[in-house]
Amino acid sequence: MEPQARPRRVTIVDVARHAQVSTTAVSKVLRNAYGASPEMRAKVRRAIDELGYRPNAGARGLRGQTYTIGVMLPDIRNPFFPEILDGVTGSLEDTEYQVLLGPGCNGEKAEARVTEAMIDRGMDGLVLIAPVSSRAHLERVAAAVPTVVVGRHGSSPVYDTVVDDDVEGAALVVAHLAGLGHRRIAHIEHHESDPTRLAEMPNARRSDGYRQAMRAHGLAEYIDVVSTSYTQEGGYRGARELLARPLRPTAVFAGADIVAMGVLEAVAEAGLSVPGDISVAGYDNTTFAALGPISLTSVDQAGHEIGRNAARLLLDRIADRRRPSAQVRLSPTLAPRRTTAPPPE
Amino acid sequence: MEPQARPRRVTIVDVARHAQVSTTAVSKVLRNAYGASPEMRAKVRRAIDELGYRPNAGARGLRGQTYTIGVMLPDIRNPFFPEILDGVTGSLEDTEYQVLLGPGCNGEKAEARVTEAMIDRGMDGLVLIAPVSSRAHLERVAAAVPTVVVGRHGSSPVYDTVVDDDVEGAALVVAHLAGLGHRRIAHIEHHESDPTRLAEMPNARRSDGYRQAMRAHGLAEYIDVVSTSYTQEGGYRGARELLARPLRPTAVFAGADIVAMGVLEAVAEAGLSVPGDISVAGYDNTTFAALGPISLTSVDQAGHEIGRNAARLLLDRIADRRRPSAQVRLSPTLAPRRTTAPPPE
DNA sequence: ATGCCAGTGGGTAACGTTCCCCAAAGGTGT
DNA sequence: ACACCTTTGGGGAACGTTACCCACTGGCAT
Repeated sequence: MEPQARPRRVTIVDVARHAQVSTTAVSKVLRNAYGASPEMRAKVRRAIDELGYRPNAGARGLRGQTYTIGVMLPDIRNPFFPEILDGVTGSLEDTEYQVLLGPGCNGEKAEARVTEAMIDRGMDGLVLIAPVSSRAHLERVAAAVPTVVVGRHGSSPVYDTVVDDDVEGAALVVAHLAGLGHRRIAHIEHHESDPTRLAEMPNARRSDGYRQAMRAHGLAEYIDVVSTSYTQEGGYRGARELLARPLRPTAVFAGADIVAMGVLEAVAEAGLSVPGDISVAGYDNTTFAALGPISLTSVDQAGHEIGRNAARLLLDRIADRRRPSAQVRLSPTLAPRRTTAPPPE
Repeated sequence: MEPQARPRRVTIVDVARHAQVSTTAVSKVLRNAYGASPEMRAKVRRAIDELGYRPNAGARGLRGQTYTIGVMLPDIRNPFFPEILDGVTGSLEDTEYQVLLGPGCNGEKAEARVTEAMIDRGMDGLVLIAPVSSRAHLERVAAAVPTVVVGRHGSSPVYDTVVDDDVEGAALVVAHLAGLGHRRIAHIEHHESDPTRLAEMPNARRSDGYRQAMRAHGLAEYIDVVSTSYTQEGGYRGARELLARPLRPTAVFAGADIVAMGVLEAVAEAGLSVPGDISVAGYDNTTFAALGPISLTSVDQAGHEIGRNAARLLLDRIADRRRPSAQVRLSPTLAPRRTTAPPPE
């Protein structure tokens, strides 16, 4: 096999000629469109198989659809997103649609680049997972192509949303820890200043949910929030600060699993044991939370279900662009593991 | 903002009219093609900005390129692949090319679906990361579109390859453990029966490398390989088997980090300590290997560098499809952490 | 003057598909 | 006999872009 100019690809015209019908007829068969007899369909399908024909998506897109769904996720490294993705692809694998992902993009600029690239490529629908872009940008995207926004609170008439109830998730953690007997339950949040994000981003909701739940459990006076970032390092810094308190917390609710990793590190460094001296809980139930040596108590968001819903909403909207927008809210569950236990004494 | 039919998108014709030039001229400017004066370029670019024009990739693909590079990776969950991906996107971000990923696909069938979808969408080049498909399939893909195969040994005249030297990586681990004083160093490999894969897949090479290195260190008699799979559960099963040996190993070289997780779990369950009773090393230096509570000794493959090379080779080949194929081999390094130490006594 | 060339700009036919029509054939009800 | 449907098939014009060509202009050497 030599690296040389390949033969021309089989086109719809070749199929038509081979089956002795018109290209229009082939097109109808391809799209399961009205106006082709069963015999015609059989004949065309045979020709397609014999020639190994595959339609050119770009050319299709010029007139109709590209049968491509774009998924944008902020960070492939975050082990929570693959769950959602599986839900999306799983729902789509028996359809003609193909899912393509944008490369991980952090920041508004990268998001804009990816969303624009997807629109330029004529994608039929977009799933945006936990986007940080401004509402205006999201609405601009949604105006150009059917869009479902996942993991972001707040609704818009032009796009559908699927979110997990972060307030409830935070409440689950607080209830679990309070139930074990903890009172001094601290929280490490992701610092947020932008007002839109403060209202719409999951991290802000978790923080709110923590406060609400603490009050509901009569623990208002023990509310203690450290504001860093959803990174391992943020967890480490946050934990150091908490451990330096005159009366240190007996439990730490980290806003994300990766934050909990940093907390575990800081706690070990301080010579304290988990959960003997201090309990730690995360959020997202990422793959590594379940790893034996870690075994982190976490909140499970049912990513698969989120993805399934996103796919369903997207197909609905592709079918009818002017139906009113929908919001789906799912409930998280708690995955208790070995990092939480009753407080010392 | 109402959910209604959007306005027609700005096309090259609109730009041409607005700039009072021909569409050909606009096209030349877009492609930086020969035959447009500086003034023409300036005028056209102004019109493009004023109208917010963006070229339609599908239409471009019909005649020329789509400026899209497809990356296929077997599993988004494996935290090693994002490194490679970053290398690819990093090299491409100052070009006009946009990277799109296939959804994680395990198995030949899923790989075939994704590669075909990418070809159907007129992608200009493909990066296939650790594909499991038959050589014949890879060559068929490469015949249709410029292709770089990453993380698979064995070369082909029709595609370029970038691999990390897995034999060397295994040798690094054995040397490290032997240097610490270990003799009974066992290995957990991924079971492989297909002859092509036995020759080309990295896991088989690691296994080979382990044996070679053991012999080179005069430890031939201690060679001990358990054949399971590159999963956490495979590591668990493999470790259970090793721990049941009359003379159990003092060190376990797991063929992948995720395998090492299973090993750690089994070791903890057996009431043994790491690295006190037994040392454990992984492979890939995935993100969680570095997590504080785990701190796993592992082999780092310089994924970023792999990705950069793949992108470079791909652009080269897009520029000249008939140049001879190239093979790039990179060397891994060891990342020693807290799971390895001298053996007991 | 003439021929030639480089530089500049545009006209036009693809590329592969779908969508909007229209035509022919056959059936049904008067 | 007629008008009127329904079913089946195809012709041809888009869709947005680029590749291939040709035409014009000036400058320069003959």
